Amino acid sequence: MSNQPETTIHDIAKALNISASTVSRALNDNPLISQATRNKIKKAAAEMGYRPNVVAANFRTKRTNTIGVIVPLINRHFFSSVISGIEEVAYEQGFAVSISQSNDNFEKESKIAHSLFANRVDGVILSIAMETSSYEHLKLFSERQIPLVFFDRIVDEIHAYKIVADDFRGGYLATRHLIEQGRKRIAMIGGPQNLRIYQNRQAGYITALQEAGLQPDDAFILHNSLTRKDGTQAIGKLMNAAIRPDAVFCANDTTALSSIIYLRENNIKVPEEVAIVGFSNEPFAEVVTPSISTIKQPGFEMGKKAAELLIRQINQKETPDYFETITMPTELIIRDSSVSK
Amino acid sequence: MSNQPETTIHDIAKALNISASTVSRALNDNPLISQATRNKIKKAAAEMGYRPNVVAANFRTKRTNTIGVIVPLINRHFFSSVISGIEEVAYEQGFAVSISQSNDNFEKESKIAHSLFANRVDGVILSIAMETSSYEHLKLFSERQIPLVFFDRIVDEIHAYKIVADDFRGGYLATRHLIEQGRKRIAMIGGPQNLRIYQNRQAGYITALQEAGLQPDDAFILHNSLTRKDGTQAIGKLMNAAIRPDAVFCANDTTALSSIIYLRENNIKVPEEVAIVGFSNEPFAEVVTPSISTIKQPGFEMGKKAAELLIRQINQKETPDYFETITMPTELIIRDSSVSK
DNA sequence: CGGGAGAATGCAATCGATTGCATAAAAAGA
DNA sequence: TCTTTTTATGCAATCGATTGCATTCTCCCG
Repeated sequence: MSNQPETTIHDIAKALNISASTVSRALNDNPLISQATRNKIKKAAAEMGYRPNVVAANFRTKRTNTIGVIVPLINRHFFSSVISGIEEVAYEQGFAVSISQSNDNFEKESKIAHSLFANRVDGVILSIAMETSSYEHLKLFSERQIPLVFFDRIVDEIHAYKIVADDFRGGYLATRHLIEQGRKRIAMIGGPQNLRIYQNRQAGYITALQEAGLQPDDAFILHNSLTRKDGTQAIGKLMNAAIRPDAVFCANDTTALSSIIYLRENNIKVPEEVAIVGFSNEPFAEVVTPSISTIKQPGFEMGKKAAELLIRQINQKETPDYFETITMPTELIIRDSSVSK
Repeated sequence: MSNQPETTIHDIAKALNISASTVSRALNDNPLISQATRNKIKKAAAEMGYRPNVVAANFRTKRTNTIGVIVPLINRHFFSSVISGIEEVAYEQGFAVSISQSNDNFEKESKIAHSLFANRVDGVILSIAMETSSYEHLKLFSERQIPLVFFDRIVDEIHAYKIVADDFRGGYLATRHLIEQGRKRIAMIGGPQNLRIYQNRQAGYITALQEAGLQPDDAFILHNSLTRKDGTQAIGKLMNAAIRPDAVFCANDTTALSSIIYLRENNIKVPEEVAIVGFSNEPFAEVVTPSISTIKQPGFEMGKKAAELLIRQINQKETPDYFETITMPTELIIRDSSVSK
């Protein structure tokens, strides 16, 4: 346990008989320092095994070059794509990325927010938890002018850039596709209506129905948290009703999957008797039997965009007075669960 | 942009006409400070909107109460389970968790390691990238006595606690199961042999064969990086050989999936003609048709264990002179891809 | 050769919280 | 009432890097 003290710029300064400020500047490639001195210092630093104490520098400069990311669940394909997009841009620009998951739990989200704030991240990108409906914990950031970018599950009440997929159009495309397949009784398994994304998916669904002259029917619209279990329950309810749907638009792929499994177990043919469309294009959607028609969201691009907007704000160091909400296109992917051969 | 200066303990001290040290101690619930003063200070702190500057404290104390986690890919079910286990324990013990993914890329892993080191995380839990075969970047931590715990993809060369699933037994169980199904020509799609986990899975496979009096055959053992594409290629190669296998043990579920899809497309019946077993129990394994028999690893428990061991080392602040490698049990899950009805 | 511009370097304060040690205040004991 | 303990609080240094300003050194030009 020879806790050898770390080499500091002062040690280097002493060794070379110069001042610490010169060392600091040289290591940061400050042009004020002559090339010769810079080289000499860097060489000495390397030889002495110098490792900059970033914490000290962060403390002094009040910057950490770190972006905090909060997502509900890191193992959802959509979220991990967004994260990859964020990382792509962030690393390029010299920022580290610290990822956390809220597990869709408000308290955890709040704890994470406090922790990121306490650690003085330069900015935060987040998609809020399903449970979240109070935004006190996010005021932390706005109070101290720490830029925030929302994506997917955004918050209307807070002034910030927002990146969303075109959920309305997604819902619309999915439903119109089912209509085009000749379906008349199209049900929907929707998500919590406090989240705008689910409102929008549903609005798209309703618009498509109306456009086709079909009457939206409340008995055909269910809401839950879109887990596997919720999905099973919902499809069960739909299929045990007096009037059965001949198609179901599910607000995520998980419930689409539940539905398919339930229908298979109950010997109801997909898509012949009931057609299914999901949302998100999770990897499993492609590989289950029948493969699931779904809506693809440009996760990677959304992540890149979010990171770009955030970093721009961090660098210009002043709050824009106008924040856009950027909508990125969604796309219908047609697979076997919705098309009778 | 009223960049109001933050409230510091000095502001509180001035306001209450006491010293900053007292404020600091009070806020940390140091029993040296009387209960009355403590209350008074906390009240003032709350009123003044005081937010501790954790960066300053970290700088001073040389602790960050943060654990770094490096995994190859966050959206693999196994890894995200491990992360959840780590988080469970870490949050309970007052540590924040900073997650990063290497994308199985050596350079990125190295960058992340440097970044975590620079930010002075108190400890690191990691599973190395497939590409990684040099461990210079990890010496950073051992040099400065920053505890490290490996899991899953471990490194023999480095002295540290290691948590692994019983890969040998997993490979053994999978293979024995196939033998019990009457298969005689059992092939294996294995992973990079620089990683011990894949060596062990293969060793289990070979042992099971030998135990049953079957001769392992090099033509039946393929190695690759276990991606979707690799899997397709491998199964193609196996099926186009003069002697076809009647079963394939895949070192992960991804290649098991590729195999199933390839076989389906080529009208080869699974499991009747070729039985398949995968590894890891990814969520999709359960839902594809046929569902994939696989080996389940206790990811959540591994994460908890890793975090416990790491935090213990962080707290006792001295390197143990003996590091165990902890092996956690794996379990065979039998599904449709390996059992003819 | 003196003066001055420009380049290179140094000085010293600073960021905010922590902590060993000194001191003051209060309580206990004589 | 005066020591001696015990309990509370304050002083001041410290962590390591950064940075505004001052100073020194070069070099060029008139």
